[in-house]
Amino acid sequence: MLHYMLSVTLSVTIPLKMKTSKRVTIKDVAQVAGVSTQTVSRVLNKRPDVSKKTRAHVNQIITELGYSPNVFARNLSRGRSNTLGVIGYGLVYYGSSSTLTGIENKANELGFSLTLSLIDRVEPSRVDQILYDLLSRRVEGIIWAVPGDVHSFQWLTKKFSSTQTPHVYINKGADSSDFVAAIDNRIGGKLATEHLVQQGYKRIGIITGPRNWWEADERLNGWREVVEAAGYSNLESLIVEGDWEAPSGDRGLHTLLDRNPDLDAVFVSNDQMSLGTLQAARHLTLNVPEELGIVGFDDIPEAAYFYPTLTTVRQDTHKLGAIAVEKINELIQAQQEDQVIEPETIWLEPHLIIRNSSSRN
Amino acid sequence: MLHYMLSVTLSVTIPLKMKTSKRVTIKDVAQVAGVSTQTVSRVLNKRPDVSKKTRAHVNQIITELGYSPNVFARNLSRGRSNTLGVIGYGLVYYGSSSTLTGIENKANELGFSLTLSLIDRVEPSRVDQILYDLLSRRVEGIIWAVPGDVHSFQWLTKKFSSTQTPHVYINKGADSSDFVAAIDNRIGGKLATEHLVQQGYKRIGIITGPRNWWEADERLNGWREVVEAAGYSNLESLIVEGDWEAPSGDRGLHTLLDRNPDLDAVFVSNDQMSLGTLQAARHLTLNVPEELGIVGFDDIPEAAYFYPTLTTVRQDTHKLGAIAVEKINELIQAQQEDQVIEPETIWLEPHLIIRNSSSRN
DNA sequence: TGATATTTCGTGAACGTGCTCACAAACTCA
DNA sequence: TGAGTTTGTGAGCACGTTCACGAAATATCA
Repeated sequence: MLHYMLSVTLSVTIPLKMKTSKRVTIKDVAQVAGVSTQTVSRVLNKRPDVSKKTRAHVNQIITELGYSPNVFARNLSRGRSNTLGVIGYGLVYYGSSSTLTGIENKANELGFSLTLSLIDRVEPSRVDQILYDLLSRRVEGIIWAVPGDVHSFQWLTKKFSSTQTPHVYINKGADSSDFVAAIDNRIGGKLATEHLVQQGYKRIGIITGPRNWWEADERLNGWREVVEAAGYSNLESLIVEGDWEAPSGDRGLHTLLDRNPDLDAVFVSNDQMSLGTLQAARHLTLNVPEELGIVGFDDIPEAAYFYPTLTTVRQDTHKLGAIAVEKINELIQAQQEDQVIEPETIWLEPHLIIRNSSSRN
Repeated sequence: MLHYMLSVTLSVTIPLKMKTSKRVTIKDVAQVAGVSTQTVSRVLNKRPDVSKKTRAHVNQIITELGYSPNVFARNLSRGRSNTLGVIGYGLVYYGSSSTLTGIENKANELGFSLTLSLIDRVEPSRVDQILYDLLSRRVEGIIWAVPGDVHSFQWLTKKFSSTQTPHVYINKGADSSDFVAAIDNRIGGKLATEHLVQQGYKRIGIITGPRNWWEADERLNGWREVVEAAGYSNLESLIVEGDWEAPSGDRGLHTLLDRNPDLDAVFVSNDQMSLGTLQAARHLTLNVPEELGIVGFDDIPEAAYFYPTLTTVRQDTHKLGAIAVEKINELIQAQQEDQVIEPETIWLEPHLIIRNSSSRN
């Protein structure tokens, strides 16, 4: 079939030039089907003014020739790309990849394609390059899903606003001038810490994520609110910075105990680090939860199988991604109709999953 | 600056039509810079025949106007897309997402963009749709990174071969007619099981992944080789099928013990399930590793923090992705030069990471 | 200094592929 | 037969690239 098509193309266009013989174009289809390109176009775009018979015939020729319309030509003439740009942070963390999945699913549902760029840190030149690339691809919207440095956002905002492309941030602080979809990490930290207080733990430390991450900072704020209300003194001695990885949860517990011999609970800012903390507790022969209460954050699927099973804060990162895409879609629609939408921050509330690592009774 | 540009465009082209005023084209840049589009094009493509002075000037105008060339137009005229299509399986498993990261990194390094499509199962109509989409995007190569059903490959091969697009499979069985990059899962299973034998375990069971996954099947084959050589009888009673998730590792151990009261070790086909198996052992008050040896597969970062720490088989999935991209790149190059490369399967050998869950001494 | 060589830049046109528009022609069917 | 439906024609557009050619500017060297 393909062979047939090739010969047709050749005889009509450039009999001697082999190079261009490859691709099947709409003209080839039209010719073989014995109709005009206009009609083929109508069929491709599922427009009503084509009789069933010709439609079927054209469709058959299309599959026979293995034709697929060139998106470049299409986008060029249509003036839109149907593509969303996503700038994301690795796939190593459960939260990140789950958010990406949410984005992908929703984008797919709404008929958008995705261009994904991954970065491991917010470096201006790299971001510039990515942005340039995305704009070259005429993405209709951009989702910034890179967690991290709070301070970089200001700079970033400037970058973005020079673009007329709609954009949504995921998990950055509320901002009256931007669209943000975020998990309320402060509430999450509060839930975790309050739970520990309710369970009767008296001196609750925290192992944070990297302090320049917004998420980490907010979880810390949530913890701080609760322990301050509980009248804790010398708060700083109860705070240890981790790096999201298990080893830092291990080290973190040691540091905390050195500084606070009376420590009897820790809010660990993610589940991976909690795993490290659990191991440290075992090495120190500290019983969890009797002698040490632990609450994590994320609720990765494995958390229910830690030993002991881990009380943790569940966040719906999948939904977070979906919401960001929905918002982008709204923005694109609005832009086409020359409407203006007020910036807003959409908050998702996490909730507590209680398991064994924190229940004294 | 942008404002300035807009007025220029408007006055030159269509003073009344507001819609098209948006985009900056190469012509706008040329006009503002006072040079020809040809020169701008030369600057954009970093060609040598432009003086430093004009080059700098043009570049400045470009940034001032916030111009970025339309990739659609560019690809259309260049006849290539510089894009690779990746069909992948979710991001939930450590192996999958790590492979994807490897693909992204290498693609980026070689100057390719990525179009990523995720599927959760191999369903013909969905695959058709994705393939159609990828071909429409004129991807220059396709990487099939969906683990799973061995039987679907035959059908898939036919699909792919009707395309002239180079393609590489990740982790399917060797096949004399296709390009494959794969981890030698059989060797991995062998390593794990041999280790258990060496440690003196006498009756070693296996919890497999879904049996229709190639990886799962191969790991099973590796196990089988070893236990057959060791003269085991009634092999089937030692095999339990899991689903990669922790709960199935839990259930699996119970089933195995019911059928084999003398069971003293298990090769669990991934680390998540191992976690479940560890929990089951605790519930049964079976000491690991003294009474029950356990070896996992994957070496996820958390494995070193399980209790006890998990002996497991490490596979370099990141490298796997990189290799697939390199191969695709070769194929694309070859195709352009009308060369033919012989199909081959590239094997990566996993290796054993020994920790506490398996060492009796 | 003048002449030759080299570098730099412009012109105009055609191309790649599909879309849209305006209009006309050919059908259907009641 | 008139109204409606289906299809074709041709042109222009979206935007950057490439080609062939020539002109202008600059550099090099005797």
